[in-house]
Amino acid sequence: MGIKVILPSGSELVADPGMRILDIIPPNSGLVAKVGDRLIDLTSELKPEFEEVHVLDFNSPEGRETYWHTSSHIMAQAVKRLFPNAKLGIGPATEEGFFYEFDVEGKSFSPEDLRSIEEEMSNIVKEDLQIIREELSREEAIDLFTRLGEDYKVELLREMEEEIVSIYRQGEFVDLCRGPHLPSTGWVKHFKILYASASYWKGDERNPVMQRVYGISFPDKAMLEDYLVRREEAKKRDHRVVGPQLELFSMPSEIIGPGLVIWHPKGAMIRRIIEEFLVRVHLKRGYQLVYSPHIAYTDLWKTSGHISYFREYMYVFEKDGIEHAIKPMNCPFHILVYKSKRRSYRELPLRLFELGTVYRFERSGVLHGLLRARGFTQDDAHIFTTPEGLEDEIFGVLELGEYLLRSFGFEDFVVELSTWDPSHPEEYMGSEEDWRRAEEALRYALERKGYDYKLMPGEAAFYGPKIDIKLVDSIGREWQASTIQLDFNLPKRFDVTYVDADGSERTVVMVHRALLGSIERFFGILLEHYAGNFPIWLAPVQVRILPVAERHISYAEQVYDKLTKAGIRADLDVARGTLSYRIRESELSKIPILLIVGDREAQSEKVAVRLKGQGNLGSMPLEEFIGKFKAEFLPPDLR
RNA sequence: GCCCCGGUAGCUCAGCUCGGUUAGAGCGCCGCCUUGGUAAGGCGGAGGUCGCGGGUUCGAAUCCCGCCCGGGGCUCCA
Repeated sequence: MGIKVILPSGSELVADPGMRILDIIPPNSGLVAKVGDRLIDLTSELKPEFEEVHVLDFNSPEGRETYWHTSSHIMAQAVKRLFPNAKLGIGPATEEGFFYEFDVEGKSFSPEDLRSIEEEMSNIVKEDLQIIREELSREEAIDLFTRLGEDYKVELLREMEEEIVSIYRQGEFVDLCRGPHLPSTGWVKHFKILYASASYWKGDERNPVMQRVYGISFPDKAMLEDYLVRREEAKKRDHRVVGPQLELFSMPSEIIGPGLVIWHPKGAMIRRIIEEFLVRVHLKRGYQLVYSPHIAYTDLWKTSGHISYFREYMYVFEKDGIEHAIKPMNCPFHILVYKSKRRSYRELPLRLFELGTVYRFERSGVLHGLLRARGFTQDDAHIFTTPEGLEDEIFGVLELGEYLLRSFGFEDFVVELSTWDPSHPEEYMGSEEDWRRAEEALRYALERKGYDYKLMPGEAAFYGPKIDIKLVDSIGREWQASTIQLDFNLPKRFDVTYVDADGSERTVVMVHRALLGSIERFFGILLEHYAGNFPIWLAPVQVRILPVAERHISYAEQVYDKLTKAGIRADLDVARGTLSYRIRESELSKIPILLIVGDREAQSEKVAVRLKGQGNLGSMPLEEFIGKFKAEFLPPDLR
């Protein structure tokens, strides 16, 4: 009775038990095999109980993981050869690549160290060492790793519950590892060590510091080069570099403090356009605009309960003997708007929107340009609804969120639904019934919207379940954008109620939602997404007029006036230096449209149009030009 | 916050290992010449508390200590 072996190509083989998978599949046709949910080495033998074996290659997540995992072992082996005293920590595959961490007794790896590690890895690959799996009892393994002086491995073993564990050997190197792995070290073809950094054993800052070395590997040289190019591309787009270069913003942290942003005129213009767009769209969707102060008595956040676990993130100070705090969030104020009078069910849902600037004293190590700042502005809204209205509200929020993100040019999203962990109800606010109904409402809304979503059990906040939406940018990176959170906590703490149709007083259901998240952060993402080439409706200068020579300035001024009257953001070049030079300068400042005017244009009331990235479109009458781009000059909701 | 690395002109960087004239370069900026037709015309000039404070030394950008700020991680998160 043969066992079916399915190759990545889809073709099938039939083989007898006892044979090694590696020996029956064509060379280079896969990296690892899967039986049911279990991954096994290609060097494993087919067992009679196997029904189907799927062979997976680098195109599958499991194939890549195996490839990278073996790469990390090769790196660890290289490090052990060069630094015999290094103690092994853990060395997994990551989403993109792999790392291995080592305790090297306070040493850190220099760039030269990394180069020699990379060279030694090449040697190990050339040696093409067989990678052999062995199983042994936990006690034997503890014995083995104690003898090897691998204290961290021993610690891991002591924490494990399994009585039988596996180790993998390649040459002189041995590692505690579940596997699976590639058949031999020669299978790893093209790799690169990327960087080294410090981390803590098990990520806990009370534990010893480990040196983590990160790397990447691919079966194909072109893939490695591609990856490195993409990495370079991401680096080139770094908003912390591009932003100041384009005079959008700066963060002079040594003068004003870390994590704070100064918006320069061009950045402020873009931000204003984004904010005005947001306000218009929210008003159209039944939100009402509110404002709230930046400071309030700290007691407000005692009532909300934030202070107890948020205090270290808050800026707190004393005036007149009373403790004040700068707001880290807007919700209490919106609740106070709600509570300013008794509310009837007829008024619900009530949707309050604010571009609320908040300050959070984030730990210095997490700050990262606009993407993680200490002062930032949320496109924040709180929706107060009846339980019955919840699903429709969530659906509406999802629709609005998608509309907004698409308007900014994002097409792909990753949706996550975070629910509670029903085995620990005591860790959550609200009854089991509350949670069940709420999670159901979120799920129905997601399904009605037609979203595929990832269920994240146990990822909910203590006060309610949530939906997170991540956007995917133009170079394939995911960014957390929208978050939609239910809150069972605040309505109780602030006693937020409404009078229902039957005259009874009921607790309101409250939804926090931020769709772009933080304007600063979103701006940073947009900047990297477009690499500074904002679409015309967002560009701070939409059109620059370039007179060929000084004698064309007066005609250029006429053009400028007409554009400005048409509501187009234009600027006028002063005609100093060569035209080529000025075109280059304008291109580098990412102005989407250049209008070049010389003798030919001035005589015929035309403009020569040059589009960023597309070059010269030739001359056309000014009116024709304005008509042609009419829609693109405007925000999506005004077209 | 913790670990490692770093901070020299507006920007990118050299000089620092091994202390020793007026600390350099390119880009940008300013001026003059050039009056230009689709990504860099020529010449000249200005511009620096070498992150801040202290120490060692006859002498510190350079060596030592503290602090501030940044980068990469850990953790966290909009």
